[in-house]
Amino acid sequence: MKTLDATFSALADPTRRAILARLALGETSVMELAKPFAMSLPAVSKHLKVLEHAGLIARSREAQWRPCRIEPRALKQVDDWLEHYRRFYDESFDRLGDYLKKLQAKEPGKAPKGKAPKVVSTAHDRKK
Amino acid sequence: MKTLDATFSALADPTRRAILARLALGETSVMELAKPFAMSLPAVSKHLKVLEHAGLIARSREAQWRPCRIEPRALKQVDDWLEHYRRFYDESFDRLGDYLKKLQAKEPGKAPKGKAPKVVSTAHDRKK
DNA sequence: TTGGTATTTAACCGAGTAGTTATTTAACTG
DNA sequence: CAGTTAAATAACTACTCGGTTAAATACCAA
Repeated sequence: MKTLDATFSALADPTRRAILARLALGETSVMELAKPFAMSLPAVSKHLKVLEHAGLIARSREAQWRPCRIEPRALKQVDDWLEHYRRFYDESFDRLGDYLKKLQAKEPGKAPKGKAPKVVSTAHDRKK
Repeated sequence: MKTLDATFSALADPTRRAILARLALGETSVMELAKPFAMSLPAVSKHLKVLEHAGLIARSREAQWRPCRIEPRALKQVDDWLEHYRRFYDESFDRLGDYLKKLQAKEPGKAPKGKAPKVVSTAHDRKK
């Protein structure tokens, strides 16, 4: 997918991730975003353009300011991509104990007694 | 963090993501990994080096083959980073209905009756 | 040792990236 | 209007990246 290229590429730069971290606290202007960095304003402006192009932020207009805010779409896409690999690092995957606990939690009184079938994935549990 | 730079940068290339997708099916050789791509073997070898440097894969030795496999560490780091932004795109955040459902699921019979306090984050629920 | 297979390294090229300074656009303000 | 502030664009430079081909390395097998 084309957008994933742009998104991962945008996230590869520490300045841009720092900008996102700041925006997680709330919408703000370019000046404000630039303050923590030892670089020119045009440089920050470029970073913002990269983030915007990747769908990670959106910009509006307010007098001479261009407040930026986080745009969730691209982040969601990254999370969806990660979904396919979660079983490799998430401890709650492929472990019978956790699986049974989850079953019990969701359907009290329905926990299986015998041997459970091999659990391939339980990732979708997260979403609701 | 230095490693996040390398990891996001590595993931920004579609060839490298395709390689990871193949490795999700199981350990395999460089030849095998290179087959689907219309590029030279050295090019694939370079991609593998990038993935290895980013901590996304690990390589072993078996006769003249160098089988590659997924290394979960870096993927986990990406997931941990995403954690801070999940509330922006995950529907199960900041919504009373889902929160109550979760509470009910985890502690049957303990669901609150009155107005619930503002839910700031429920992300940690995922991990167990 | 000679040869075959798998993989990496070296040297190079064209395109893209992250930064700079200087200039320009856009909007408010007196 | 002129002046000020916020931000984007232009033009440039140094460096990185993804690919190439040709050569080198590592291991097995006869």
